[in-house]
Amino acid sequence: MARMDPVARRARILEAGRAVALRQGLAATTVRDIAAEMGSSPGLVHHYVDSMDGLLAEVFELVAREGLETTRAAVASSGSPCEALRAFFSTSLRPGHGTAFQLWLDAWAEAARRPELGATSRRLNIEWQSVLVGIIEDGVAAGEFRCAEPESAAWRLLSLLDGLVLQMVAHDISFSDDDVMTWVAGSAERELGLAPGALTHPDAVLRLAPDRSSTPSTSSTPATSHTRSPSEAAS
Amino acid sequence: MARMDPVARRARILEAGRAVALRQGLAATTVRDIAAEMGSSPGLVHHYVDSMDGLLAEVFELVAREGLETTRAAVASSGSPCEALRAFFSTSLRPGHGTAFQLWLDAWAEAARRPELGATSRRLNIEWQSVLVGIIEDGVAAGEFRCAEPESAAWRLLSLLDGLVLQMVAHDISFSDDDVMTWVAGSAERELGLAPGALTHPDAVLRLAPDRSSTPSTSSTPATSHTRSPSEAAS
DNA sequence: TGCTTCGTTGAGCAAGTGTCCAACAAGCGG
DNA sequence: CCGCTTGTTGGACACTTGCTCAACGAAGCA
Repeated sequence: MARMDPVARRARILEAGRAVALRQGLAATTVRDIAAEMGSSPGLVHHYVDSMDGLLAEVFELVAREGLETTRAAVASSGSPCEALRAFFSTSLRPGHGTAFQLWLDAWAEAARRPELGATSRRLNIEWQSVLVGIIEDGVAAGEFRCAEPESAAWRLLSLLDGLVLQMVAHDISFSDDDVMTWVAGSAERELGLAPGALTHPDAVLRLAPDRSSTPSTSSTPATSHTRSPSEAAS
Repeated sequence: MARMDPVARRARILEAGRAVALRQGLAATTVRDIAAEMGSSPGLVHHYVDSMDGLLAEVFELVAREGLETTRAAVASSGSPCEALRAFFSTSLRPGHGTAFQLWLDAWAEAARRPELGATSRRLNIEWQSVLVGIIEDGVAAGEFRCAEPESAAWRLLSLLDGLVLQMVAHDISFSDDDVMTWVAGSAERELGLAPGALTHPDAVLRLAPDRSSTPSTSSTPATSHTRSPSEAAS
């Protein structure tokens, strides 16, 4: 292979690792696979990387951070806390997330056996939760959400989301991305004192509603419903 | 090693596999480890087992079914749907569940690469959800729960539980078994139209409350609360 | 042109993996 | 006592893994 600038070569290795990991899973990624992916030799990979554990941790971080930044960007460009919440959930469920989610499954399982991967997984997981905490706190400050404990509420919503996606990816359970979106949004409405449908109502366009910030919806008087409305999603 | 009856030997192999898998995880379990665990040779294992995939699937089923039957028994001996729900959640969170939960993590991750293990994981997962569906339907029939879609409600509750336990086991996140119990019970109350505290109120002893069936609590008029009460759990 | 630097090679090592199988021996009917 | 069935052995095979390292050769400079 052609001689390369060290930093470019290192990036190339991670990129190749990304491709291999997305194709066959993090736990089944080998040094030789990565070398073959970029048409090079195993020795070269180890010239830039100390251990397989560290390499897998870096590859995982590359993929996971990509998703995290996508979500962060969508959240940041949202006009309201409700819109930010929707953006958080919908970017977490975008098509193609399934193959990336396999990396999370591998990271969770391997965390007990690969220290660096475990530490990276833990760190990114907390970053992800922090984004959600930020949205909730913004919403509470704006008077749109009611939540006594944003930290634990974020863990509950994130865990529900992870658990549902897990069912779709690991087993191929009979519900869809849309179902998951509806259910998580519904849980968020109850968790944050929103009116049912505030996050799922069809009149709110999923992503872009530039004139929405001027009409802070109905959040001021959420004292209407008591039990969960069955919602209109057919499972 | 001493000669053994084939069915006893087979059981012994699975028992040894169980011990190894609980110690070092399903994905790190090898034929030689299992043979060494029972003081025997690798060849013997393969004399009773077709492939490693099948062996891991059987070991996983052994452990998972053990937990499932514990939960089933606790649910069956409950006097009311509410008590059954509490039993379902508390048996899913009993001490030592953490090491068994690692097997679930491994099964979910390996499901994509080991067909038999994947099929077993899927099957047991659905059995677990069925138990929950049964509880909900019983509660609805008894007029204690209100739930339009028991199937999807069970998936939501189970996913929340899995997601939260996952955070505790894979990462060592800062909430406890008690927090998870409180949160999942609270979610179940909202999901099933119960009054806040119906599942977590301290006057209900966690497991055994034999005189509770005569007083069907307050579930007949659940039209009181609208937003989530902050609950008393300090995260 | 020669020399140094350094990214790159790929064979090779030691330690694994699942799997197979010829040999062994314990129990048992004769 | 023998011979047969059959559970058991453990070495061996083919393969994969992470990792090393002496050798190579392209680029840059004098």
